[in-house]
Amino acid sequence: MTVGSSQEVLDGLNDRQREAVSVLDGPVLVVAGAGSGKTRVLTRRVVYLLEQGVSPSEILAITFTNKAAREMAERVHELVSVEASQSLWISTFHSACSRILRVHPEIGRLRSGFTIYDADDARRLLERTIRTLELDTKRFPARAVMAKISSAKANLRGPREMASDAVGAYDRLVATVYQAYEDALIANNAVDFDNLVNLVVSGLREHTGVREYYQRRFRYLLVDEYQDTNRAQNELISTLAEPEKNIFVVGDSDQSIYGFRGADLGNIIGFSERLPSTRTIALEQNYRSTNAILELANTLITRNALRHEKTLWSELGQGELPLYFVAQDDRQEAEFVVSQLMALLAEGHSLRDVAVIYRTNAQSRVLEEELSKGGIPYRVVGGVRFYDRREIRDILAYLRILVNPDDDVALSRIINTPHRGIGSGTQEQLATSARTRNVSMLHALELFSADELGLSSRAAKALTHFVELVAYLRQQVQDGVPAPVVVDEVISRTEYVDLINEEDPLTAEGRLENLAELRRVAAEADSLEAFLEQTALFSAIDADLDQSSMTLMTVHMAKGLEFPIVFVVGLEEGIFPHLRSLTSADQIEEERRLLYVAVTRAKERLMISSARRRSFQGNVIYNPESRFISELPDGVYRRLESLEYSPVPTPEHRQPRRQEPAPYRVGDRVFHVRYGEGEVRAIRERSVDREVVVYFDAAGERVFFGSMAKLKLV
DNA sequence: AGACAGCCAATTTTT
DNA sequence: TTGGCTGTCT
Repeated sequence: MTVGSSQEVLDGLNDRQREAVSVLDGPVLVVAGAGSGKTRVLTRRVVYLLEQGVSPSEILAITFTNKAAREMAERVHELVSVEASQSLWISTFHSACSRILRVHPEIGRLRSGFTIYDADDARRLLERTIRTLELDTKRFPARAVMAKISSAKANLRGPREMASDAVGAYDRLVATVYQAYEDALIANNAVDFDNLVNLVVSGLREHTGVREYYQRRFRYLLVDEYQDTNRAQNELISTLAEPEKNIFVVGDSDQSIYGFRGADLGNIIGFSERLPSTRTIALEQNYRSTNAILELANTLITRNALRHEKTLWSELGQGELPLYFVAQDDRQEAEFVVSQLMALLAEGHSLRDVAVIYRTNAQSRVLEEELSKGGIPYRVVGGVRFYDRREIRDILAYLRILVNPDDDVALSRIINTPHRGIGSGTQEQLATSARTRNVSMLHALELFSADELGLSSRAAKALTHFVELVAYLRQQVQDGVPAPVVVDEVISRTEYVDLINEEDPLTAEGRLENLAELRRVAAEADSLEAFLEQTALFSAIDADLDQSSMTLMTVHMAKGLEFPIVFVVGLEEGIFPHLRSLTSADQIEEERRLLYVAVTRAKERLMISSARRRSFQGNVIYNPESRFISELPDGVYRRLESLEYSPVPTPEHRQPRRQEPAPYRVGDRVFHVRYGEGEVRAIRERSVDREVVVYFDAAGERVFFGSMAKLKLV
């Protein structure tokens, strides 16, 4: 094996990290504070195990995100031979389970070629199930019912358990829906994300041979972000680790922010009690933030009862005291961000050093408006994801039906896309007939005549064309035509390009580019099946972080990232903590952890803010300051009362901007790179800067900050 | 089949 | 304020 000496593997690690890397056997819990180098520990440990003679095929390292898996794999690959890295399993829970189910689909009552449904597919299937049971979709909204089902699944409770737990008629009905939904998944030869894990858990329980095989195979388990595991996931790794208990988990109770999705803090908190021989190692040295930031974080989180006690410290100096600004309203809060930003830019910071973090997506709007005014480039993380785009989902649905003809969800998506005269009535009739015959919709069309299915002759004609199209495409796949070519075939045979062009010429170009991108991804896959697997499990395409723009995102999206400068906005009761979390102590603790995660993203400068008044769901609301602020002692932050007292900009920075006369007047014609030509409608002097209102010929009215707007007189 | 008004609900979302 | 869905009209 081409690995360095043990010496090298432990190089540059602190004592605790070194200990964590080199404990060989038995259960290990690494309590890894924010920024304490846990990824490093995890990768080094994999290498260390290999050096100690553990075979690469005996190691299973599990993460939650593809990104984390990829990072870990890349770092391991740098240190070990190609052969070794190829037989290592470094993957997400879902990929690992999918891999197991592809080999043993029968343990999950599946057949080969099964489809993985993402949240949207699953919701569609559930909604159809609810309608089939003739329940009112108002009283049983798919979203809410799915939340209940998903939470049951996270806790390994099946429909029967849900029914026996049910207190009222409503919950009993939900249990009925749950059962019907599970049946529908099997009928569609499909799994949702939850079932990827749960079917492996139940499959291993029921099939001793398969269980023992994987238990023997995976002698060393490593789990990242252990605090985010739910019961099902925990059961999976416990089962696999059962014989030898070489289970190494890394996590931080204070960063558990997915409780609402079923993550069970009890997994990490109770780990050493369940496995009494556990060696617990706490990583408290932080390599990211200054101590001023860590002190705020530390004091904040000590209020939580449910946690592993620890105190972060760093060698990065005291640093500047976090700043807290109380704005009059959400707009002024956004102005605060912009004005601080300008000062920071003047100090020589780059926009990519800066992130604005908020609790809910809706909060980005005002920020975006103010940033646009100032002509400040930004990107919002977590918008519509690549594989969520309609054109992408449509083409993928065509591909899915070729691999899994039982996939009614995919079929329903494309049967009338593009329009081919198969309306909702026809689809309804087809679905019903197929159901009574216990076959999928596509099979129904292939096996029975239009008469038998109760379809009109006009509908039958349109359907025949559709079935022929699918048959043609399927023949292509059987002939071994490569995935990107199949993609081309789908696009050309369906005249999808025309559909895009007709629908909205303005967005057509971008959507066509998306299809081209899809084709490129397909070209990299080994097979059509592999391509579909990848699209199902790897939903996001990495955003380009090196762009020179600042970042806006929710706390959840920010987890695992770091920025020199961080703004956390909206520190008000009802926003952060969120209104919906005010009811229970557990939820408040989770909100507090959210803020903890947010502030520990900051390396050098932390700015937090609240607004006395803000618009919220179309109304103006007045919220008291967040309890998380009130809980903090005065010493850990500096309170800023008004924008005028902005501490960072020196008078030289501020004065010229305010005194300089505006280079244009109301009525002048101006040019902007993005919006073209327009007329200046108003110039308003404001506290921080002046606002310039321009009415663009093409883009309508826009408001800019005078000092930042790149407007040229024409 | 498609367009449009009216109604309702509204965290967070690694896979 | 926004978006999604439903029902009605053309």
